[in-house]
Amino acid sequence: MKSSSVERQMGPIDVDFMMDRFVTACRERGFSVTPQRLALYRALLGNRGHPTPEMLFAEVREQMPTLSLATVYKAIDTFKEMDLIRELRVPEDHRMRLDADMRRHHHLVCVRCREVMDLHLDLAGDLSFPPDSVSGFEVHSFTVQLSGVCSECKSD
Amino acid sequence: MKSSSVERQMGPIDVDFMMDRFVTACRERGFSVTPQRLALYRALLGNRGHPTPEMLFAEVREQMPTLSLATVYKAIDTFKEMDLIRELRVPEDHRMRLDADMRRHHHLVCVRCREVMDLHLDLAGDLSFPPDSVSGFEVHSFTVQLSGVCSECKSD
DNA sequence: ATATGTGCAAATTCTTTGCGTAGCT
DNA sequence: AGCTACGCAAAGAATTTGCACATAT
Repeated sequence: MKSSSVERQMGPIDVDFMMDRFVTACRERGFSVTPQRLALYRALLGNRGHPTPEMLFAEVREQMPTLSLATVYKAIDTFKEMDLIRELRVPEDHRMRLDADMRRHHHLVCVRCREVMDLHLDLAGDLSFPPDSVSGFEVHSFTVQLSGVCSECKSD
Repeated sequence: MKSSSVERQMGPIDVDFMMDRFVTACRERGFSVTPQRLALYRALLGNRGHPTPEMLFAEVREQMPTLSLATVYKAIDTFKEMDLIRELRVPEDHRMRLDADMRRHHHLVCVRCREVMDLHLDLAGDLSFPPDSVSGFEVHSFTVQLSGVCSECKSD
């Protein structure tokens, strides 16, 4: 499996540390720590791509054959509510995509293969949006979505 | 109807001029100029929001009661192929949204009411992505998606 | 023991497709 | 006339929901 992450001065996520935080966060907010949720969240952390629910389901199901797709969708809702993951939508493909990397980063979307890659460059780090700059809109976060052709597709 | 466009030093689109260009573009590329397409494209130009296909359908259907939703989807495909509109997806709402403003601009998405507003500030004008800065990815275009709370929802 | 979560299957919602007829060029 | 587009209805894909049983706290 190819890596779909373009990294610059940004290390990988420490999975064990994050799993501990996950368990703590669940306990604090009254969510049960189930094997399904553990496996799903761990898979999301490990997967540096941006899997669809279906892909996540397929991956985790290998070690947990009784897992159901509905559980995946429900776990996703829980994770979003806990602010552990973000949902992603790109114009090129209407399926939900998941991103467990909560650090600010941007997305490269290949218009040919529709793959979504991370861009951890801090190019936009200095873009700030003072509340009044956008007529009363209170900006919580932002992402830059870049469209183009990835290196793999270019060489085809 | 409230305007959902945050304008800065950017005028509105000249609808008549754009309609002329539309007809020309259709002729040049061998697409028929039908009343449906004319009405749909005109509605998209006039609508400064970011309607879903369903909303566009409802709007145009008032003057054209025989219009069908399938025609709307097919026209959308045609318009995209002609590079006259862009499709938009935001994490807050999985429906397709349409944007007939092809000038570079950005999007404010209210996490409460899910409305998408235009931001015509050139904040990111100086963000340049030299081809090699993103390891072989060839950047065609980009948009900044801002999440937050709009002024209307803030006052509730 | 009780509340919460899981798995299954059915239901929704959004979008696409096939096909016969109508309209544009 | 010939090709393209339209409208209808049916199909398909993605996501959500309801409910009975199982599991976590």
